[in-house]
Amino acid sequence: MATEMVNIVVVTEKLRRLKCKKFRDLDTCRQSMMTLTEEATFLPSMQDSNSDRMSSHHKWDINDNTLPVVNEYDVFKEWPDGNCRYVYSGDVEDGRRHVSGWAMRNTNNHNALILKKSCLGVFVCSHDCSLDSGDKVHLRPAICDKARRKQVGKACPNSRCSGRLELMSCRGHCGYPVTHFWRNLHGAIYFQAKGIHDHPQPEVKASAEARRHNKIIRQQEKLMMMNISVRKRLRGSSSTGVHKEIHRKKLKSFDNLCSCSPFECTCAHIRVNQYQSAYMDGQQPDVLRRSNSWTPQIYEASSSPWQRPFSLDTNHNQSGLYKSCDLQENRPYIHEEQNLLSTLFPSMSNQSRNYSDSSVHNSAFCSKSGSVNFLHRFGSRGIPMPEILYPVSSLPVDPQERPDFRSSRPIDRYGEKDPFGFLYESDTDKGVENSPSVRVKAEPGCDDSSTSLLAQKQGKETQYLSNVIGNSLHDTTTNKLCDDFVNIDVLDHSSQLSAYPDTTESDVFQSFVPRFSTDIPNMPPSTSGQCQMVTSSTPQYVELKPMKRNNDSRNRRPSDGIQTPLSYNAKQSEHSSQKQTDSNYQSSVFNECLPFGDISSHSAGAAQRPLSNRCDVPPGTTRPYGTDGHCGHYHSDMYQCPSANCSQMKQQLCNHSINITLTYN
DNA sequence: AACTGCGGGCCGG
DNA sequence: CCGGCCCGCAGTT
Repeated sequence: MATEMVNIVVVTEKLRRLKCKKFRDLDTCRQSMMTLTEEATFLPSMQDSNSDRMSSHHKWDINDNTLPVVNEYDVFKEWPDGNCRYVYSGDVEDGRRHVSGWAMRNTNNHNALILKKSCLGVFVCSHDCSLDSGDKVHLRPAICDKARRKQVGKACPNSRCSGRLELMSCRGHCGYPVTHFWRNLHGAIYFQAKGIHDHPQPEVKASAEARRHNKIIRQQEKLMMMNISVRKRLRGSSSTGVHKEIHRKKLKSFDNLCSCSPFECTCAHIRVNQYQSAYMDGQQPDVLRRSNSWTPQIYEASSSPWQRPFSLDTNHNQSGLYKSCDLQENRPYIHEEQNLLSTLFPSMSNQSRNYSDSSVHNSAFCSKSGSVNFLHRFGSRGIPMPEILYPVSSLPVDPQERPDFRSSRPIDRYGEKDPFGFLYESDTDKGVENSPSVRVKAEPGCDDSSTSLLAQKQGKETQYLSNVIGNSLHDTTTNKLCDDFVNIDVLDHSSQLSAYPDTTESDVFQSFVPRFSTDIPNMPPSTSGQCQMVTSSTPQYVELKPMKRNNDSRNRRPSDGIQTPLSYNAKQSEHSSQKQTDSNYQSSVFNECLPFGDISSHSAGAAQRPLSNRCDVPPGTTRPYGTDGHCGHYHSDMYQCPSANCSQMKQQLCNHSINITLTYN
């Protein structure tokens, strides 16, 4: 029997190898072979030896004529990855809606009984820039083809980056996009995924919607401000104008109730209501808890996201409130909010300032515009931008334990080790799903006393800031700063303020969550070999106008009619005769490898390096993110921890940007 | 406006 | 024949 099973596996692998010959991406082939091997483990007798690679205990195939009736339903997985199967209850709303964290588009499989969806990938910055928070740009592709086309080539949301959005297509299923299958049977919802996503997770859907919503809000506010200025000019300004403006903000904050439908609203007010119901049930809110440590949330480019007006939400709060605006002048205002929050979140009223409570991982703060926002600390580089409320879910991820996506793949095989040997813990074990949770450890020597000392040395603003943050994080029960995670940053950034006299509170808070380590060069190397194959810093640039349909459907990009060259070098040679003003050519030349490599390579001169010095990639490899030794990390500088008690060197990200003038045809 | 599901049609293997 | 993809349509959010 054992011999028979081995033969089956061998034959299966041979078949897969044969099938993968058509793919030049050896890594994909290797991965797909692995996938097939998994599929070959459907034999019950082989379950034990391979069950650790299966993210599902189900053994059926979605195409089977009959599917087994299950007694226990699975908890809904928003970020299914790998070859997995789940059976959801018909009552699961997300299941009924075929929700997925991945941007999945409908695909016709000519089977009305089975809904098939394929992954659209993720939008990334052509310059692979890092935001102030250290996050990478991972925008969610629009499902609608038309809307997605409009996204391509848009300016990078990072205001300091001149890059463009590029669609990083998914080729995680044997070179094809990862596919999801949904089937309703026996009153249950059967789900099957095929393939492993070979790209970062896009921002959550709610974030993309909220971004749209915020854009509208900002436009409306801009119009309103224009009206106000016109009126002022007509009536003349008065000495009490400032107070009036503050009062207007207050009223607006409370009166600005949206009329969105309950499940569609992306504005903060409604979200509070959604969280409220979840908290009142004593549960983690399930809806909209849609982010993870891999998913930085990017928003509209502006000078400072912390300074953007967004004041829909004020009727919620948490004891860790930081009010960077009018804090001392408007204490009663804060109390109003706190009282209101207590009303909305009675279950949270006893958690005052207790950030060590593992059930609450987010904090609230106030933007300068007067809005109060939750800070969902879901990850080292996953610091959300302030306009969006993130529900409580994930713990910060230890930067040392979370591999960079561009060095590996985000395989959510909870309970098993990833290629780096790090154990992913199933969130369902903790009653929290879809949130890799690894606690951030505090660095020794950075305590609150040193923080306050530094604060004294620095300006009033810094001291004020440190006090506010420190108080916010102070655990009254243990008389300690509850969250070392934040404590580190309070120290780091406040101590740096003296060196940057122009730094404002907003700037500090932009850096409120540490930028970590995925940028650290000495990241553990991949042991799987996959990353080495995917390396490539090859620019995956896109044409800015739809191209004609390629007869070779195997080489074309999915769905959007926009092609990515399988081989950069080949493409480049094609463009070698193009003028330097050709945007594609320039982008491809200047972007290549710049985000990676050592610091010196980030200088403007790096763009002038001979082509041969760039990160060459195997033909057919188009992934722009590398993991090899030369191109596998991001901009970073080392600096001495300013704490008197801390002798550690810290990683400081820096944006080495290159201004490139692009001319689009 | 965008999302979602459906289905016709084309293409290549 | 199958799978992947494009496209249009209609209903929904």
